[in-house]
Amino acid sequence: MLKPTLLLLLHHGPVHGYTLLEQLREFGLEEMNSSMIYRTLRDMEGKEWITSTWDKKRAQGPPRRVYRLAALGDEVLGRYSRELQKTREAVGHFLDAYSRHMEEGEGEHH
Amino acid sequence: MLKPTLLLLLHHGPVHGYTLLEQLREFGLEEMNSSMIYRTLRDMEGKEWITSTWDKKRAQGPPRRVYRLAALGDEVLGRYSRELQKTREAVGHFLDAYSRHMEEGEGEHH
DNA sequence: ATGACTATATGCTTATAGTCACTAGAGAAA
DNA sequence: TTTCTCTAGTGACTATAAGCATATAGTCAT
Repeated sequence: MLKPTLLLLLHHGPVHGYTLLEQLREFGLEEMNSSMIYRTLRDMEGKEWITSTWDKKRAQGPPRRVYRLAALGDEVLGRYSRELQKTREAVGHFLDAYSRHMEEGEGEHH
Repeated sequence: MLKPTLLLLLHHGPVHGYTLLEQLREFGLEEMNSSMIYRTLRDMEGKEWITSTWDKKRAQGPPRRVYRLAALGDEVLGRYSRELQKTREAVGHFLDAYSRHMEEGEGEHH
């Protein structure tokens, strides 16, 4: 979920890595630690899904990078969402089969 | 999805590996090739989620193993299903956020 | 100057999933 | 007899995700 979510957040507009880290938390990906985020961003930049520039404005802390979605990343985001729709169906299929089976009084295995 | 699905199929009763392979196809996991199934079964047996015995009855082909769900596997199946409920929610959350954002006339990224 | 907080990043390791190629046994069909 | 089909496996490899520790560097308040 990390890459798709980062791409979706970047679709809203350019942001800093640290901000993404916070937004991921709000989004529900709470266990994410910073090492993963920065590595993934570097990785996605290598694939030209996103671009980054240094933020001119001084703020508290070291120079910050601003990440932007690139055209390719926009496309990949679409692919991810279609892929995740299939995932949702597959998981739903499993879960339905599971509860259907369990409700048939088949709670005990053989 | 492979391990949870195998466990669910085994919850219906003991079966041969080859039968599982076919049932997986019906279940939607069509891309699975035999090497994965047998390796995974061996793996789950090592963890004592399942047990296996040789089928006495002769049939076409080499001796067949019959796999059975063990008590531990039954428990693990329950865990998987709870985990997959969370997965479904997470994916749903992403997909909702995605379509909500795209419908706001925000189709173009910045 | 020190410590707290913000911010970016690398190195090492493990787990998991999956691919591709290959071996091989045994009955059925040609 | 040869070949086909069903059935069970192994070995080597690749990709991806994730976890954990650690380094670095700037700004602000005390």
